[in-house]
Amino acid sequence: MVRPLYCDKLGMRKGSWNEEDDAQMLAFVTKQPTGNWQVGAPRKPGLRRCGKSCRIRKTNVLRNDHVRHESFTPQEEELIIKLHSAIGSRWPIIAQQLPGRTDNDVKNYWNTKLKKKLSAMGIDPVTHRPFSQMLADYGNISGLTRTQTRIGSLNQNNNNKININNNNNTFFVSNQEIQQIPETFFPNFNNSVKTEPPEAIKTDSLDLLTQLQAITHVKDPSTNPDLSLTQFHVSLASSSSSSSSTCSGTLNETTPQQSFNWRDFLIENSQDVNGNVNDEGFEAMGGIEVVKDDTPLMSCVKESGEEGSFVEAMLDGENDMLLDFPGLLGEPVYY
DNA sequence: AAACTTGCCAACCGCTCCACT
DNA sequence: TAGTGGAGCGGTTGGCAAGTT
Repeated sequence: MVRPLYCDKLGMRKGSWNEEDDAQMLAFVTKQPTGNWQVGAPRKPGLRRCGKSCRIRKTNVLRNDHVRHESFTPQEEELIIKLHSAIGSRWPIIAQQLPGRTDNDVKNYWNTKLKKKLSAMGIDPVTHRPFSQMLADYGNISGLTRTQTRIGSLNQNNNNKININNNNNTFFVSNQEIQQIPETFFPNFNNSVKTEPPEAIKTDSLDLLTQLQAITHVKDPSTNPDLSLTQFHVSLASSSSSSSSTCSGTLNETTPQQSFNWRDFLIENSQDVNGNVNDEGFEAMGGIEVVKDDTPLMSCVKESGEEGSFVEAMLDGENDMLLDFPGLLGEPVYY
């Protein structure tokens, strides 16, 4: 079935609106009791805009409460990031929390500024997780198919280690950077973007109640301490001369587990099927340290040895992926 | 001063959902 | 119950203005 192009029927006009268009639209086009937009060439020849175009114009630009055209405030930025972290790109819901802003406003601001800002901070704007952890995730995913050979490879060839924590390395994620950049951008940020939303609201199919809970929490974390997004920091170990290759330290057992997904991640990914500690992921990261209120709760550093560059590690990772999926090496397939 | 780049934002496109028949 | 069409949404595009070279 071939769908008609957007407003491409009956000679409908497209493109920018002028004041005359707005005046005609507001004068002759209203939302009918049925909910439909009664507009179009047969009803108002002078205007020649389709109903959908009118609806978008009215909801995005001519809304009665759409009066704010000044820049987003740091508080608004923070709220958008937190809500996006909690409920994803549900712009209408996010915009409801920002009086005077439309979903299009928020979406545009996110796409043009906030995504770049988060990326510059070393945070993936889609998952709100540090790129460094995503690298570790990749290492774990890649290792699922042939963990033993991967570990062996890593142990035999130190160049395969991703060297993130070396102070001489230019890779953007360092202990200093990841701790300081959020405060540089958002003085009141309290590091929430370093953590994941609680499991209770981290789901692909959030119902309305859950979304409201997420919004309520994000706007006022004190109302629900059990759902805190901001209790922990996860920082990269800064020492490149550490000699331990096993995880050590003490986890605060009084902390609600629900509030700390990083810990779940670290624990889950440090054990093999038999429950034994497997520090491969941490080695790949170059070491991880979990800190709360400047108190180390858990640290994990890698063995000393020859350091490789981040680019080399990425290339080695690509080689690993090609070994896992040999089909990628073949000739292109045309259908 | 002209060409080029960048950022902003309104508008468009295509999809899913849902109400209605 | 299936078909139809409008509403709503997320992602993307394109035009314009400001800034830079």
